[in-house]
Amino acid sequence: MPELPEVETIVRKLRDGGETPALPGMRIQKASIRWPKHIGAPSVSSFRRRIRGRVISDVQRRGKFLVLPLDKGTLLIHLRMSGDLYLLPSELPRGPYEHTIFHIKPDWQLRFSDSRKFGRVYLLDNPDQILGQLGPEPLDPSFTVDQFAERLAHRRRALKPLLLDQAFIAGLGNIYTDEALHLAGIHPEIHSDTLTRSQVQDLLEGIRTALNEGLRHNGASIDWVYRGGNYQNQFRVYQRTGKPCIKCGTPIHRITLGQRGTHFCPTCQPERSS
DNA sequence: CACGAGACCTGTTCGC
DNA sequence: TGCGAACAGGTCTCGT
Repeated sequence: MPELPEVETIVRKLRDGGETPALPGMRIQKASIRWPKHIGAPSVSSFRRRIRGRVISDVQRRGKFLVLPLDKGTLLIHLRMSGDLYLLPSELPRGPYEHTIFHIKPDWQLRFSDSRKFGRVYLLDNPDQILGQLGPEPLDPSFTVDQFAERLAHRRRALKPLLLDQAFIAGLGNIYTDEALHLAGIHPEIHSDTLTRSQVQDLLEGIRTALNEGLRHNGASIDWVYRGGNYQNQFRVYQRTGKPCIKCGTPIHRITLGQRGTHFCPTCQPERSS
């Protein structure tokens, strides 16, 4: 479930609280780790030792990473394909996929559920070591069309895989990339260095529209994994293979691009302009 | 540098 | 009904 809007939704819930207490200010007593590969760094034993007693000072997001600055060090959590992160009362039984659990204060637990076990947790003195490799935040107002055009022009790749590259731009995943390209009316195989200025502008607007729509609906919940958001009911192309394009009625196509299912409207997103 | 294939894992859905 | 194949929101590594 984790692209930018889903991660941001989780961040806001944990940071601000509501049904559960807000996370900032809470102290981690210890971590239970039943799937050691969840810990990307440092070693599991060192992680266990260093996480004890840390106070969470904030909950933030960078790209698809949850960023939890502590009184000493920073916790980074990446949900990858099937991860979810939530606060539950300690007395509730542990779910089958809650492989990593942070014991908080007296009776709360921050649980990292991850059926596919692709997720990763890092405890770092310098989080920039990882976050520094990420591209710009698409929703950051200081990221301009000019800058985007510049980055696109310096690459020579099909747009779809390029937009999925977190070092190129951070936070987009398979859903929002397909939705953004449809909003922009651009074919996913168009190469980044051939876009016109107006297409670059359309693309950035498409990206921002898709992400903001996702945020407004608290993210997308597909299949069995993530519950909460509603954006899946607004999809224009994603997982709508064969169904009519909501703009022109043409059946949506599905191809594989960069090993990812890619959905688009062959009419609204022509392979070559003119 | 770009690209494809294979890994990493588990669960659900599809096709015969 | 049963069983294997295909597919899934992500990313890394290796070979060409």
